[in-house]
Amino acid sequence: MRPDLNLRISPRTVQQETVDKLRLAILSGLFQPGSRLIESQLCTQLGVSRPSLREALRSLEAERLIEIVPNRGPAIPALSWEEATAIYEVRELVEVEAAGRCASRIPAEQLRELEKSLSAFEEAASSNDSLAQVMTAADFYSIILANCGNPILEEVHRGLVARISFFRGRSMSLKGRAQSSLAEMREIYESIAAGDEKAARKASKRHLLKAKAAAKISMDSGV
Amino acid sequence: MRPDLNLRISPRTVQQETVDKLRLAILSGLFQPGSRLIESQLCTQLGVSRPSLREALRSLEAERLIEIVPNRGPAIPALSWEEATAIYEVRELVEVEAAGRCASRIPAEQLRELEKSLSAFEEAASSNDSLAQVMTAADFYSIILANCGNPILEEVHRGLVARISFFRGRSMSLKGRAQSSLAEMREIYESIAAGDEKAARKASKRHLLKAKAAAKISMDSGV
DNA sequence: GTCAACAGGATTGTCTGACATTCTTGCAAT
DNA sequence: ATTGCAAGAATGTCAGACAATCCTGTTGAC
Repeated sequence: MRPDLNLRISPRTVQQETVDKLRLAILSGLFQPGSRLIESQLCTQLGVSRPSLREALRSLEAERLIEIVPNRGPAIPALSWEEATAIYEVRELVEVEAAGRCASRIPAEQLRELEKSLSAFEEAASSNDSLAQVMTAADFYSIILANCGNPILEEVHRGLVARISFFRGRSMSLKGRAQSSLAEMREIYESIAAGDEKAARKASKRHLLKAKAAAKISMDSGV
Repeated sequence: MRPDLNLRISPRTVQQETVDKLRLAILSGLFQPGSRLIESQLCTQLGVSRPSLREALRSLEAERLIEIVPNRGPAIPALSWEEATAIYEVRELVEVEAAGRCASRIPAEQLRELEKSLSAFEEAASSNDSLAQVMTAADFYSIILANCGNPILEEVHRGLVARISFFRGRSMSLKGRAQSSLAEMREIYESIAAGDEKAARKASKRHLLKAKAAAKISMDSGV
């Protein structure tokens, strides 16, 4: 009897791919906030039928990446600064906790991954590619959240970050923001590497406060 | 120019009602964990077509109230104790924060509502109606979360609590649990009424730890 | 008797097409 | 310029269909 390797590769359905494509499109800022999404257009663009598309839209609605108003259809929500602030606050709560937990339990091999992702961000930070900056920074957090020992914390964090992804690109392109971000992230990394839970929390908190401030500035100046 | 009264009463669609009915059915424990949901059955029971039902299911899937495995369809997830623990931990993080914030900002009128809901729980606690106990206790938390000044915190909390609703009924029916729960909740109330943020956090934390312990006991003994 | 292959039924994934309801927009009339 | 209306566009919902996949009970082989 061969060991029951639970390798049942769950077949990717059209549904999942549709959701993924749409999510990616939204997160990468393809649609303007407030703009409406037309079902028939999306159907032809994505090559799926309307029922399938609507299933995908419901998933994204539950993730709060789109809003569906009855009889008006799906649209990209325009985040107010108040909502964004509320999200940043909860994100701080979650991320600080995760950083602290991570400091006392990350395995050595994952720590190396964290260092790598920090290097990747360093490289991106010295360029002007703000998309690369956002992506590599997201990698950095992901590793921390993945090693905090609590998958729910990770899940909640992912949901929150997705909803403010719109700001992140803008704030990262503020002059000097990437460099100071790098310094803050390095602090977080050093604390985690040292296994210093308290320091990790502090560093994480500092970083979040600055990121929030940068987001506010970029919002006030832009649009 | 008259003030823009945003009174557009959004019409309730069949979709929303379907989701609500299903969610209620799940939360009230109508389905056994692990049991599968048959689309065609649900369609006839709810009186909706399959495309509509599937939209509703996607919403619930995103809320993690059901799982949809490709080619196997929707099912009620069977929560492992590890997952439940993870959820309780994040819930503690969120609820403690909310209680603390609430203590320093709840308006007098809402405080009275909180007191009322505490009385309601007191009455339920002295009965043997564990459903009423769970419901009134949920009211109590809801008021706290609604007055913590951060709607996102409230949203996250609701999502977490929904996922462990299965345990709550069971643990509340443990002998003596309702009464000690009452004492803990009264402590929380007193702290909030006194505007003592620190005490509110502590009381909330104590309550959560005990609730978690009760859930564990009921899980080990039950099933 | 136990285990493996198989056939049939059940269920899901997805599509097409349709129609009533509701929103939007442009035009006409005052 | 504002109001009212009508045509068009878009959504909400349904019915029905069919292939792909899963589950189950039966048959057959050892």
